[in-house]
Parts: sequence; structure tokens; C-alpha cells
Amino acid sequence: MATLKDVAKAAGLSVGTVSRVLNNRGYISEETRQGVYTAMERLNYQPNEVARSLSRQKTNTIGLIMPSIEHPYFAKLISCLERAAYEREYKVLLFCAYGIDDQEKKFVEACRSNRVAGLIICSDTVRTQTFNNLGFPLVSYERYLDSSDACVLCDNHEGGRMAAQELIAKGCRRIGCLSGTSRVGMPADTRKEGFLEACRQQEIETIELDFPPERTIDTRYYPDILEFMKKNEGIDGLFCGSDVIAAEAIQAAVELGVSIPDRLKVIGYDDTLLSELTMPKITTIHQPVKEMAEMCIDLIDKKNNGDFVPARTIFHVSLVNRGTT
Amino acid sequence: MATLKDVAKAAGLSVGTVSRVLNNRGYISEETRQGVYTAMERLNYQPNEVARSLSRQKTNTIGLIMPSIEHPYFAKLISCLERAAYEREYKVLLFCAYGIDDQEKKFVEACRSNRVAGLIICSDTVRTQTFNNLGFPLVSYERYLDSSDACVLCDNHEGGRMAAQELIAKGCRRIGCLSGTSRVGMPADTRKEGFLEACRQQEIETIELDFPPERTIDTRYYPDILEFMKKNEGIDGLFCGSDVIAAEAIQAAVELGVSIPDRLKVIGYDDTLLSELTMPKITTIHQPVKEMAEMCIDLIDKKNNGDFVPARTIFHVSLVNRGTT
DNA sequence: TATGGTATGTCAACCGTTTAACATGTTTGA
DNA sequence: TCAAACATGTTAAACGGTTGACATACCATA
Repeated sequence: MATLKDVAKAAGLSVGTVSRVLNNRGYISEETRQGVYTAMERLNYQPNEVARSLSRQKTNTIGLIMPSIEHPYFAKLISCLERAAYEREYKVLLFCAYGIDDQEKKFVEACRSNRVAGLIICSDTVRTQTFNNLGFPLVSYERYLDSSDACVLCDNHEGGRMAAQELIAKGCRRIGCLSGTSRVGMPADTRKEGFLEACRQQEIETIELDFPPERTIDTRYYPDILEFMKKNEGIDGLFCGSDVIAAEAIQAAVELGVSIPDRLKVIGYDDTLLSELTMPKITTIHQPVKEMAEMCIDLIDKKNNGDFVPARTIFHVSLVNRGTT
Repeated sequence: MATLKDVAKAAGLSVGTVSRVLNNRGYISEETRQGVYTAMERLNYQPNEVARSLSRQKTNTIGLIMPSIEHPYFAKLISCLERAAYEREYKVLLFCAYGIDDQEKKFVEACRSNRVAGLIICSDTVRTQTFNNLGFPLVSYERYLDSSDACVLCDNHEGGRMAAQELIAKGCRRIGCLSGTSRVGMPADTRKEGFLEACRQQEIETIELDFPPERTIDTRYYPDILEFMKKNEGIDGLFCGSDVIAAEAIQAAVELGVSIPDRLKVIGYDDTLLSELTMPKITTIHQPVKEMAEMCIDLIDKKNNGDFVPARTIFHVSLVNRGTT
């Protein structure tokens, strides 16, 4: 592939001058600039980003460590992150831990090797993990991490509370709470706390069903949910920790001949594509994923510019009323 | 961050020797090897992949250009590709075109700049596009591309035929065919052809509904499907070009009080996570995405080794019987 | 004792680009 | 007419690692 040297030769200029054109440094005449552009065109030249990165001592790549790609929530998150990164001229290096032990640590090392401009972690493989002297900003997303430079969250507690409010307002008096538990303390765990707290305050009965830590996307909650609903017939409301759980709750309800939202009201969490593809569509708690993703990139930029970054940035959530309440 | 030189100094060795340890070249005593390892450990050393790539004149990064991330099918595909890449020691650079014009071309240039080891394209932004002198193998996935080194496909025609077969076997005599059309000629278009051909051969009536090219994931087919079903009441079967379409068809059927699979049988395409989360679950055509993803990486490896690669590799599809037929 | 394998060091070139220092012109304007 | 701005060139070092040529040992074995 053509190099700067080739372009210089083709344009009858020195490498220094061509580099000036590329980087907009120093004085350049319009004529020379055009000459360089046509030479680049003719040679089908693309600057070698690898050499550039080495010379500049930084890349324009951001690392992403996710627990899953296929799960609708993470698919949405990755999509938003890719877009936000692209808009800031970053490229995205994607890693997925799939709940496999040690993957996360390896990926962090891979990011170090590749000298990424920043790293966004949303995975939860390792219980506690301190990453020091990374050499680039570390942003944790919906996860507490001692060594992160910044943490982007949404108000999970409030989301749980809002869900409870909605179900109670629609007349539910005996509500099931279906949520996955994490091995580590994750912010998402507080959804349940917020929910239970709100119910307690209004003296609404709650019955909990906790799922073991989700290891892979293949984990199905359906059998547990079905059993739970059979065992607790009087339930008239269901708070689900994610839209996936809500979708399976709907399946169980249909299976048992319980009509939604007449006899049972269901509320999900995440506002993913899935919440629009079930029947009825899922009333859910919306997380401003797009804005949160943009904030992640923003925080990396800021940190790299030596600007101040807050330890935690917490976003509001909102209720999206669809068909299940 | 620590460099090779630092490690050499710490271990009391020359840079050359340390490099030998890292790359398993020449003679190295066990003692020296351990000395290098402990020094690396102590300095928290990670080889600079950027410098390595420049020196070796190749990266271990594979570029991915997708049309969408959030769409369940592409989420699944990206997931499989990430895994397959990781298993071969590749990292994945993810780009998403979102149906925006020219994005694809820009992404290809970005991949050239980053000197990727190979590029997998599944996008369809530009009608015709020839990429020449890329400097790395180009694999197209479910897409025809003149300039690609290899094309990985599944037997869409056969998938359409199988779907028809299933619906007819289950008693359908008047079948709707709901599918998106691409502006460019895409392999997926042949699903419909296979389906229609099989119906014609068995003299089964078909009624088509074509959706305009899908530009973003936000495109909802629901209104069109609902209208279509109202207008064509006698329909007892539905072939859908994707699971998303099938999910929306189910919504429309429930809305109209048409019970599935009793009065209407529906068959989807892709076998994504979504097909397990609707009620009833979607009978669908399974694509061996995992194997196809592995093949993509394999073809890049082969091409880079100077091995022969077939122009097209076509995979079998299969029917997954769930609840809608 | 000579040979060849083992183990390490030194040195230099190279990958493609950036950047600074410095030199050498040509224009332009006050 | 002289200084400042403009335009380009030359040269060299730097980024961090790879690789090959070559030198220098030590040690075992035939």
C-alpha cells in the first residue's frame, strides 16, 4: 500500500510538506494542497493509522467490554455506544465476556496492549477487580468498580419505585417481583430495592422470585416463572427486572390463561426493541441509553483532556406505558 | 507505560533477548525466560500492539461492517463473529452503517487505515461497490459483492422452500408472504423466490406484501401487516422474511382475534432470540450463524496464508418447529 | 580437541508517520 | 527597502518493537 513517501514523490514534494497538508500544520499553498490531494487520490492512499498511533502515542480506538451482545439491552447499548463513538471520530473495539471467568481481565489487558483511548466496562465477570495504571480512562457503565475514573448509571432505585407506583395505581395489591441477582453488587440490584420499598410504604404485599446469576443469554427463566405463577395464584401484578423476563412472564400468563392486563399487570425494565414485539407490548422503565452512551464517550474525552470528571453520573429513568399495565 | 527496554533493564538482559522470549525465537534458557516473565510482571508490562503491528506489517484486528446492531439477527451474528474472532486471537473493530449512505465506504477506508487483517461486510448501503487493492481479504456475508474474495451464504432459496413445505403440510392453502425488499439484489431476496416457487409447484395460492427497504431498526411493519390481514381474511398461513416480521404478524393476529396456530400458521426466519420470546414461540428457519461466522474468520485466515478460498460457501438451513405452525 | 548446539549480546535497519529545528527562498506591505 | 509573513525543503529523532547478521561465550560429545 502506498505510503506518505510515495505520495510525496508523486506530488513532487517532500514528506514533511505532505505531512503538513495531512495534519494542517504550518504554511501550505492551495496549489500544493491540491497537488497532495490528487496524488493521494491517484495512489489510493490511506494514512497508516498504526504508524500514526505509534508516533502520536495515542489511538482513536475505544474498548468496549460487554457481558453479552445478543441480549436486547446490550445490543441496544452497543449500538448507542458505536454511534456515539463514531460521532466523536472514535473506532470501537468490541469484547464480550459471556459470563466466562477471567475473560474480563484478559480483555482489559488486550485494551492495554492496543493502547486504547479509553475503556468502557459493563461486564461483571469478576467479583472485585482493581485495574491500576491502565494508562487510559476507565468508565464503568451500570456497574461499581473501585478503580474506574467515572461511573455512568441510571437511577435504578427510582425505576423500581416508579414501577411499583404504576402497578399500585392500576390497582394491583399483590405483586410478584421477578429479578435476577448478581453475584457482585450491581447497580441493577437496586431496582428491586426501590420497588420493594415503595410497596412496603404503601403496604402492598410482595412475593419475590430471584433467579440465579445470569451466566449466558441462553438462560431461560420461563420454567421458574410458570411455577411461581401457579404457586401464587392471587398475584395481580408483576415487576420484572428486564424486558426479557417480562416477555417470558407474558408467555407464562398466556399459557395459564391469565389475561394481560385485565387480570395481571406486568411491567418490564430497559425499554428494548423486545418490549415492542410482544403481545401485548410491554410497559417498561426506559433508560436513556443513548444519552448514557454519549456521556461515556464524553467522560473519556474529558478525562483525556485533563478535565474534571464526576465520580458518578446518574440518569433519570422514565415509564413507558404500553400494553401490559 | 513500561517498554521492552524497561523490561530488559529490569531483567538485566538485552532487548534482543527479551524480544526472543516474547516471540519464542532462538535459544532461551528456562532461567532467562522466568527472569523476563517476573520482570514483565513486576513492571506490569504489556507489549505495545501498535508498535508490533507496525513492525510486523499486520494487525490482529478484523473489521466488521454491519447494517444494524440492535436487530436480533445482527446482534446474534455480531456475537458469533466476536466469539469466532476471539478464538482465533483476533480482535474485532465494529462499524455499523445504520442504512446511512456512504457510511459503508467510509468504514472500508477506516479499515484500510487501520490495516485490518480482514474485513467482513454484511451491510447493504451502497448499491454496487467495488473495493480494490484493499490489501486484506474481504469476505461478504449474505451479500453479493463483486470485489469480495469470498462470500458466505446460507441457502435462502431452500429456506423459503422449506417454509412453504411446512405451511402446506400443516394444511395451509392460502398463504401470505411478508418480506422486505432490498434495493440491491441481496441473497435474502431469494427466500421469497424459493417460497413462491414451492407454492406454485403445489398450486397453493399466495398473496404478497412487500415492505420498502428497511432503513433503520425503528421501521415498524405492524400497520401494514394489520391492514394486509384485514384485507385478506381467508389467509391461513403466513411466511415472514424475518422473526421480527413474524413477531409483528403475531401481534396483528392477536389484535384481530385470529388464533395461532389454529386458524393461522406463521413461520419466521433467522431463529433469533426473539423467536423464543413471543407467544406462541415462532416456528422459524434456522441459519447456522455460528458456523457461518467461524467460516468467515476461517476464510480470512486462509486467504492471508495464501491458501485457496472458494468464491461462495453456502450453508444449509433447517426448520425449527416451535409454536406457530 | 574439534565440533556443534546452546545461550546471550551488540548493532543496525526497518515499519510509516510526526514533529521540531533550521535553512532557504519568495511575496507582501508599510 | 526591509521586516514579516508565507512556502517549502532537509535532516534527524522519536514512537516501541522485530528481525537478521554477527560476535562471543560455555558446554557436551564424538
